[in-house]
Amino acid sequence: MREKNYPPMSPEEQLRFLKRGAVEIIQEEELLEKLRCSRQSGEPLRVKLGMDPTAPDLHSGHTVVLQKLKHFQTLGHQVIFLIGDFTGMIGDPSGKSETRPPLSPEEIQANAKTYQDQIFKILDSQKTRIELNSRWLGNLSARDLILMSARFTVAQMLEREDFHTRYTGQLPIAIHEFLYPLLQAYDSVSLKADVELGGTDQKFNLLMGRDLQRAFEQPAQVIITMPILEGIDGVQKMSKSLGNYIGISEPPGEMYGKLMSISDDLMWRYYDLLSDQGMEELHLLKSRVERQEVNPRDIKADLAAEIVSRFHGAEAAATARDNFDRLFRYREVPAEVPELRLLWDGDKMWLPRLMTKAGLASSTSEAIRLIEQGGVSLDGEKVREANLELLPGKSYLLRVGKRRFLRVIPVTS
RNA sequence: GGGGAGGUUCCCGAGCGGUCAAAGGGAACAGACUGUAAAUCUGUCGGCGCAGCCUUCGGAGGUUCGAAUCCUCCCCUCCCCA
Repeated sequence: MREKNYPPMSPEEQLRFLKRGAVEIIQEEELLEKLRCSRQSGEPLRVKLGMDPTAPDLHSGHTVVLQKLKHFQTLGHQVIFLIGDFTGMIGDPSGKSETRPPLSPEEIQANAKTYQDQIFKILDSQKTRIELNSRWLGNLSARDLILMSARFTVAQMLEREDFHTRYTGQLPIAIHEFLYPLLQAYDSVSLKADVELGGTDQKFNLLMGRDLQRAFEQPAQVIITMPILEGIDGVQKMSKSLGNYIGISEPPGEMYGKLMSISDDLMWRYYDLLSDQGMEELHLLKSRVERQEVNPRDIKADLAAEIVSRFHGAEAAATARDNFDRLFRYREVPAEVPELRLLWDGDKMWLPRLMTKAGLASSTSEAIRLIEQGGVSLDGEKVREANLELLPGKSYLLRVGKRRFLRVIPVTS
């Protein structure tokens, strides 16, 4: 179910398959030519995707381009996932309005490790080649670096939008930031990449790879850019720092809920970029929603289920869906409520204190606020009075807001 | 090296001796509405058993009945000139 079986495709069919969702392919004819050569020689294409381990968690935004990599893998090509452990120490300035803070080698290592765990939820670990660019960049001498730098000019660097913006806006550009695209390009040289994937914000760096490969008398890689996914707010790009992301390793319930919270408009965008649904099916779905033949909520639920099952399996997705429906459609208590055994020695306990002890509020002030706003219920009944004293001896079902449930079981020492 | 601007509550950003736990916006949280946790509207948004009190405005001191606001020193960021 998770693994679709694609019949061997002709180069033309492969191209059509690979074009789905891509913003730009430079150059399309080159790609077709490479696919043909590959078919003829039986030699798979080397397809590179690089990511800097600058954050411990990957999110759905990253999966857009990972899915594309997966497509190549499905077609039998050699997929190389490059972890930029060396470049990560520089920090990619792409799309940034300021210099990134450098990460320590320890952080880089830890992040690189979690990346490997996460990408194999999408890619086939048996068929994926993992590379760390410190392997070749770490041995690069100052001489090598200077010779490489000599192939490009400051004016070329300033063509890039973010550099240009900063330069004209009198914002600082550190010298090392100019070196980043160069090193990324050198990765392509080292790997003799046939294709490199990246987000649209990577276009400049990807193009540098082509230039540098030519300088090293290699055939230039084809580059494929993928759209940058909007976060669940539907406005800004998905990123951890903006808090509008869906993490790959998030628990199924969270993932499902976040997907259900997106707007109907955004849903189609997500379908486009994250789902495996074919284009034809999507068009059909869209028109059915427009004609009000189906409830968009159900379409969204299908999307959520598809994504959740990709990372957690079909069963977890079904449970998540069930819980969501109970909670938000029928306003019921979820099937499984987390339990907390709480040491409760004295006799009476003030409700706000219980809430903070149970982790349902960060302070008694907050607990009181929640109660006064009508956001707390105890054993199914809304609490109206913050000055409520509870006795141990029985367990309590606490609900805070719409979705936080906890059964508190008093324990004596 | 010289000159200038600035560091405020999660973020942006006002305040520039008392009426400041600090405007406004964003985020977040709660409530209403609903087809879903969208949109919209309302409320909350430092802590404390809370009509009161305590701790916050880069750090340390000081002036004052009283300081985020004035003074001194220090730390940090940015800009301009060289």
